[in-house]
This record gives sequence, C-alpha cells and structure tokens, in this order.
Amino acid sequence: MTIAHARGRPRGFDLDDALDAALELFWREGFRATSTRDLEATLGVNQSSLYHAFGSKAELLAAALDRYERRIDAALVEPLEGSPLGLEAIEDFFSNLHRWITHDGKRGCLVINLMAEDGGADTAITRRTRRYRRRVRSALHTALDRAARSGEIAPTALDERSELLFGMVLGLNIAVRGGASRAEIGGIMTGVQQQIGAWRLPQPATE
Amino acid sequence: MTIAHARGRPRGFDLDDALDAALELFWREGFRATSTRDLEATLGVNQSSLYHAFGSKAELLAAALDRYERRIDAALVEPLEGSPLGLEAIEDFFSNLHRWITHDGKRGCLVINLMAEDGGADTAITRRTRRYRRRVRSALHTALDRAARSGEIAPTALDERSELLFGMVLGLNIAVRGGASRAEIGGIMTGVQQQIGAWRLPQPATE
DNA sequence: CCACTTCTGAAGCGATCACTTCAGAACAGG
DNA sequence: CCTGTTCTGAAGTGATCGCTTCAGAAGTGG
Repeated sequence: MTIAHARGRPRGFDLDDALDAALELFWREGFRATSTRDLEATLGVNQSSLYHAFGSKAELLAAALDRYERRIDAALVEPLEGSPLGLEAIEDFFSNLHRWITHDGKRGCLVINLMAEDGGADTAITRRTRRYRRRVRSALHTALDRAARSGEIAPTALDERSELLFGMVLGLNIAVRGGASRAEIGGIMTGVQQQIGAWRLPQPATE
Repeated sequence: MTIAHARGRPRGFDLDDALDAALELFWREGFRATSTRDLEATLGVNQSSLYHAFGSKAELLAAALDRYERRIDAALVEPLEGSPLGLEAIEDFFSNLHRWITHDGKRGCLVINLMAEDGGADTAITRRTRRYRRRVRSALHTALDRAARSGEIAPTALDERSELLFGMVLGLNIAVRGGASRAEIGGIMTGVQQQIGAWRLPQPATE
C-alpha cells in the first residue's frame, strides 16, 4: 500500500523496514522503555522523519502492532482456529506459543507485554489488547468444542477449560518476561501439556 | 526495631507509616510510575527526608517489599503451606489470591508486578522475585503432596500440576493488571477452581 | 546558654523524555 | 532554470526524572 510520491523530496527510508525495526524494539525492550532516540538510532531514521511519517510514538506503535497481529494470527491463532483437530491443535498451539515467546531472548508476546505495561488505562492500545484476548480465548474454545464433538474429551466445562488455557497463555508470557529460567518455563509448559493430555477420554479402538 | 534517637532533631514522620504509604503507591501505581515527587506528596514527607531515611528509591522499595512479603506470606502462603488440607487448601489459596489481587482496584500482587516491570534484568529485585516464585511453587507442591498422600488425588504428575497452578497465579495477576473485566477474571478463576476439583478422585465412603 | 548532631524544606542539579522548529536538501512539473 | 512540495538533520522545547545541596530548624548533652 506504499504509494509512489508525486512531488517533493522522496522519503529516504522504507516504511515497512522502519515498522519492522520499530516492532522489534517495542517487542524486545517494551514500549515505554524504547525512547524516540533509540528508534532514531536503530532505524537509522531521524526523529523528525519518524514524526513526519507516523505522527507520534503511539501511532508508530499502532502501525507496528498491525503488522504484529497479522503475523501472530498467521503463526498461532489461525492454525488453532482453522485446524480440524481438537486437543492436538491446542497442544500444537502451546508448542508454537513456546517458540514464539522465547524465540530470541525473553521477548514474550507484544500484545500481552503491552497489556502488562499500561496498567489497564483506557487507551486505544487497551482496546486492542482486549480484542486480542477475546480472539485467543475464542479460538481455544473453538478447538475444545471440536474435541468435545469428536468425543475426544468430555463435553463438559468447556468454558472453564478454555479460560484455564487462556490464563496459562498469560502466565507463560509473564514468566518469560519476568526472567524465569528456561527450566522454569519448560516446567510450566509441561504442566500445561500434561493437563491437556489428561482431558483426553479413553478412545474406543478405531478400526 | 525503631530505635529512639539520642542526639539531633527528631524525625518528623513515622517510618512504618511512610513505608506503608510507599508500599501502597508502588503496589497500585507500579514502581517506575511512582515518582519521588508522588511519594513526597502522598507521604507528606520531603524528598530530602526520604532520601536521608532510605537512601534511594530502590532501597525504599526494598524496605516496603519486606513488609509486603511478610503480609502476603501470612495471608496466602503460610495458610497454604501449613494447612492439614490438600485440595481444599489450594482452593482456599486461590480464593484468597482472588481477593488479594482485586481488593481495591487492579493492584495485582506487588512481587509479580515487579517481575513484569523490570523485564528480567539482574537486579536485587529480580533475585527477590525469583525467591518468591520458588516459595509459592513449593507451597503449592506441598499441598498437592498432602492431597496425594491422603488419597484425595492420584499421586501422579504432581510436578506438572504444581507448575500449572503456579502458571495460573501469574496469569491471574497479569489479567488483573492488564485491565481484564471482573467477569473475565471470574471466568479464569472458575476455570482454575474447576480444574482443581476435577483432580479429585472418587472417595470411598468414610464411616 | 552553648556546642553538636540530625532532620527538614525549598531550590536546583544534570539527564532524559516525547516532540517541535527550521533551514536547507531533493525531487516534480512547468 | 525556477517554483512548489516534501523530507531530512541538527538543534532545541518544556516537562519530568531520580537525586543532591544547603541553610536553618529542632532536638541532645554539657
């Protein structure tokens, strides 16, 4: 959606590259901890140009967040939501989540990091994190529904179980961001996977 | 442990009162978001006096944290650890936790808030939050052990289950701090309690 | 009362924050 | 080349940060 300019000096940097670099900073260092000077240095773009292009630090975050949500949706949420599988889709989701939030360092999930940062003030960011929470919880519920319909798990307490799983998504994130060791994270992850497996009913032999 | 002074002008404020007020601010607003000017205004104590008494903002936090840990230990961890009960002690723990982190507003647990704030840097605070994590996880494990020994639950996957529970402690906190609605928190809490109940084995009729 | 010590209040320190200003650079169309 | 437009670089805005300075207030023991 980058339109070629018609008149005036052409922009000296690529908008998408800048957004990706800004996303990386906000994600790894946090929104508040990333100063406009940090952005200037890492992106190699003068503050003046950044403000000219994006308006404010918050709008830059919003634009970076658009890109982030598209990616995490493709990598984690859509596979969970669109899978034909039940419990296995959820187990895969948590495996993917594990990789996603620990990929290089203690970066966690940007949306959940933001949720933890702003302390629940009523900002545009808060509204987006709320929407994201609903989306993830709903995808988990959908997968549990599939598992129940196929007889993989008992068709009871689906609401409670999806809430439990969603709570674990949040818990894993804060454990990662809070500096828990790899072993600690692994332990929690094992606890989740074990619990998901424990929901599985004994299956009648197929075939 | 407040020693009466021997010479010089007596302090014009009460150390314990000041620590309690500072604790309240750090807890509700966050450590970083609480400025020394906020402390001055809320405590009614000049910055100069605060620095004279405590040394630095970080040391003031450390002193407030001492008080906080004593209280949360008495209110939540000791009852869990010292109870003769198994699952019921854990259920009570989560009920108490719910009250503790939502008591007035979205305050969460100070230790977990700090864990989320400093991003895992290796500070004195990080070391204390690590110690606290170990303590809570161990108390949960102890309670599960009691439940297993009394035949209340199967004596399997105790490590995984305690990790799961601990992850939920973290998840509930971030949900509260992140501005989740009362209904959302209640949903997650119900998910946890339901899961704990689901671990209970059918009991032989006693009597 | 005096010398000594400790604590207080106001003012101010340098650093850093998000953001702005403005002269001039770099292009287009005429 | 000239005019009009957009973008860039360096400098600087006021606000706020954690923390310090220092004169003087408020006590003590002699």
